[in-house]
Amino acid sequence: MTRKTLTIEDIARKANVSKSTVSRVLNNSSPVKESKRLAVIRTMEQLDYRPNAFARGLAGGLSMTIGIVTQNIGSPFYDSVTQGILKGLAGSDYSPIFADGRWIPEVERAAIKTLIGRQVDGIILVGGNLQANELEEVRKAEPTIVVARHLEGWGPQCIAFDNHAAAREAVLHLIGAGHRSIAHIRGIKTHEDAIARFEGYRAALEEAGIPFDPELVASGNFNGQSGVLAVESLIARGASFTAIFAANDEMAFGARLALFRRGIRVPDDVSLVGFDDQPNSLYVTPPLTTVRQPAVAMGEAAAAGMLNLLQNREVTAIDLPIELAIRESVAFCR
Amino acid sequence: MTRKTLTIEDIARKANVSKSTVSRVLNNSSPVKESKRLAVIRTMEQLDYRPNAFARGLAGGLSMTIGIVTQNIGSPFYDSVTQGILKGLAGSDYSPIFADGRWIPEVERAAIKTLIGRQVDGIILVGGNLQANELEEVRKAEPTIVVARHLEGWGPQCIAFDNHAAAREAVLHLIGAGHRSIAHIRGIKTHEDAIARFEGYRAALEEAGIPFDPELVASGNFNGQSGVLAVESLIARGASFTAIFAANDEMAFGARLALFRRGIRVPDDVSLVGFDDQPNSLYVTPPLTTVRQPAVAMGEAAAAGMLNLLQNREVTAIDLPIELAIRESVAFCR
DNA sequence: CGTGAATTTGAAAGCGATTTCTTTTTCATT
DNA sequence: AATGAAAAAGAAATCGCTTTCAAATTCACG
Repeated sequence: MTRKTLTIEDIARKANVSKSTVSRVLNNSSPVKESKRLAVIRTMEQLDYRPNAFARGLAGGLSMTIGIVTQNIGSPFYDSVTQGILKGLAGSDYSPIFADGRWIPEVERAAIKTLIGRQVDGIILVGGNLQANELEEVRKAEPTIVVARHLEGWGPQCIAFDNHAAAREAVLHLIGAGHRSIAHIRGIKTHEDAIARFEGYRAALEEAGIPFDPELVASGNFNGQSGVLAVESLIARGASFTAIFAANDEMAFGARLALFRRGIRVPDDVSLVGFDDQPNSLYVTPPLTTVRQPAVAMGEAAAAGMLNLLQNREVTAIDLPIELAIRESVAFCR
Repeated sequence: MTRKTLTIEDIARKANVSKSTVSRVLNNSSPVKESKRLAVIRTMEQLDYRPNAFARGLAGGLSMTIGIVTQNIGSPFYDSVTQGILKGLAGSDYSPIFADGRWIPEVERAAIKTLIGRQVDGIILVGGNLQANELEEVRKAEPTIVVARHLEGWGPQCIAFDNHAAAREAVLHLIGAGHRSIAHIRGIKTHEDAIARFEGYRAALEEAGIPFDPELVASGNFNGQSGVLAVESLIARGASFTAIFAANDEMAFGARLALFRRGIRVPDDVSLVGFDDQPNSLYVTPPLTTVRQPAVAMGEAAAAGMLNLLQNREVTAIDLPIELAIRESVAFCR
């Protein structure tokens, strides 16, 4: 460790001013005579000085850090949201710091505490399943934004997609194409998004006067393999359907593969609709009709909202329109 | 801001000991009588005390933070590597902090400086294109690990995949299936991985005594759309081929779509091989034969290596075997 | 019991900034 | 030129924790 740390004192000495003055030009906190300011700036550049963020944080109270609590690294949708946050923060002076909650309340709680210990100036929660009242505490202590999860009463501090309405829309699209036997591949049973999408599916059926048939619902867990299995089980139980609505794209891909294996054509024999519009859905064959969930934009909105919160600016609600990416995996029912 | 910060002093007072003692039980830095230790621990729990990480960092020198320099958030491969790092760090007491380089040397340099200013205890670079000598500087100043990029002389501090050999292997597989007219969809021209894969492709051809035909090489930029375009241009120029080796899976997906549009069957008419083995390649139709690049494992290895570095432990080299995920997108050449 | 060594504890000095409070300069104005 | 107000610069306190160093306990053994 030969790294002799360059401190504000070194700069001050070399520029013939006091620490205070250096600090002032560093933060633009109060006027400094132009000549000195220049001298300081030049010295800093010359010595390639980087102020110690810890010392600043300790003294000033601001860490210029934003904590991000993720839940399941590896899921395309949540990853995209996270990427959006990173993107949205990229221009600012804030650095993102991560802690993973793994969808386990215990772990999520610890993650939040770690971040608070690190003096983050704000916290962005990506999904998660901590109780609402618990989050209320966090929100009280720290500027907080929740994204990809619906929370009552959070207003613009919660950026969520209307899963129920979107699922309904998707199924209505299928119904509009003449389908009446529509199977559904559910997501994780306890996951609120999965529940909302399932309810949306039922709502659409009901609206169209199609009786709900539990035999047409297969359970999955949001990943590709479970989509394969779902279709297998649907077929095994002798269900007959002309369309499938999967609770996310990954399961739709799995379903598509299972159909392919059976020689069932998409969309000629069975139509398929997914949910998320992850980048790949444009390139599968046939390109997948799916609910466009603007994951990256949601993340960016969360970042922007946080930046606003931190400057006591108004946080404006963002509109997340429900939109179907209509492609080629849906055909009219013969 | 009513959040009255709880300090070590509060704990000390309440537990009837000195700050020093509290610090000692906090860090286990020197023995403390059991009765006091318990009293301190209880008080900390009772008050839900979180030590201020900044103060610790300032005083102790260690930030317990690891800086991660990413390059292009949004690319499945690099994202997987990043996820691996996050995973590998999850158990430890270190928190990951991010800065994005966007493949722009200027920005990457700034990202590294930001991280150093934040007193990170180590830096993990995911890809990147800063000059080797510049990185050497970083490595001198800070424990550094580079992943997903080959750097001469870095030994186990560099976790990279042999792109050349893997590409060669992939093309040899195609040749083994009887193909002699093998097209290649390149990645970004200046990207060293793209170059290595292209060279590997050429090497395989040469080995098999197949003359290299520049007409069979189409350029792409690693994303899906460019795969579509590449196939279009190949066809437009009247190239004839029975197989395609794409420099990554995304382009392979795009190529597969373009072929689908033209009614060209995979693998019956044209065989297809990708590179990366991203999760989705298992669920496209037909499942894609591709080079298995253990992205997540590479990230985990980087994290593990960093943790070792930080404890002055031996950093063991990790073996990244070249392996083909053989699936159904390749058929024997008729 | 007494004594020196070993073990625990506490007091105080930093760590590298920010910020308040003075002191010194600078500048109008009379 | 003299004077007071405004502006700029510096000194010193502070942020919350670690760590060195010295003081206080505890302990073992003669």
